[in-house]
Parts: sequence; C-alpha cells; structure tokens
Amino acid sequence: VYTSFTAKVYAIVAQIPAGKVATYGDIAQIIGNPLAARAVGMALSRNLNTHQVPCHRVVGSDGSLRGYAFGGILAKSRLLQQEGVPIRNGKVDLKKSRWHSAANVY
DNA sequence: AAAATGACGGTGT
DNA sequence: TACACCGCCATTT
Repeated sequence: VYTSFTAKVYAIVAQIPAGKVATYGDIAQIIGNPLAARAVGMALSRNLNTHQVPCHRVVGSDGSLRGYAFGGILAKSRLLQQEGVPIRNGKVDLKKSRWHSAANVY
C-alpha cells in the first residue's frame, strides 16, 4: 500500500541497472518534482524489499553515500563495489557511474 | 488538523 | 575541503 509518489520512486529506482547509480535529486526530477529529493530519501528509507528496489544505487548529489537501512553506509558501499562501482573517500564518481535514464515521463 | 521528521540539495563561511 | 544554515517535500506522529 504505497502512495502515488512512493510508487513512482520505487518504479524508477527499480530501473537503475547494476553498476550505475542515480542521485535522490535525479529521481525527484524524473518524477516531475525536482525539489522533492528529500522526500525521495524518505520513501527509500521505508523500502523493505531491497531485491526489487535496489535503493543502494541511489546516492547524494555529490556522489556521497547517504544511508542504508540494511547495514548502513558500510553495506551500501560494499554492494556498490560488488557491482563494479568504484568508491573513493566514501563517494562514487558520478561522472563515470551516473545512470542516464531513458527520459521516463510521469 | 497541525507539527515533527528525515537516506536532500544549494549556498555561504 | 568541511561544516553550518536554511528551504523543500512527502510521510509520519
């Protein structure tokens, strides 16, 4: 039982391929509300089924790892590296690993 | 119905 | 580069 907004967030995050990442702001922008980055984080923090919604592939606007309900930043960092996303100083290189969505429209 | 919360983001110091 | 502030928003209290 999700709200419309939350459902959109999950739908989009579910499309992020392994090895790539997106920022909370990116998700918000795709949804159509570029100022709701914070709300996106809220939705993800409540996400339980990490298998369907790879929320570990969502990072801060500067590439910093923000949080992960299932094991914290550490686990999040490991998961990304396992997928081939290099992490330096606790940050991912957005220039290289950023996911460019196929202009989804909501 | 009203106030508080948090996995953000941009700006200023 | 790091940190403190402040504005934003959907969701939760």
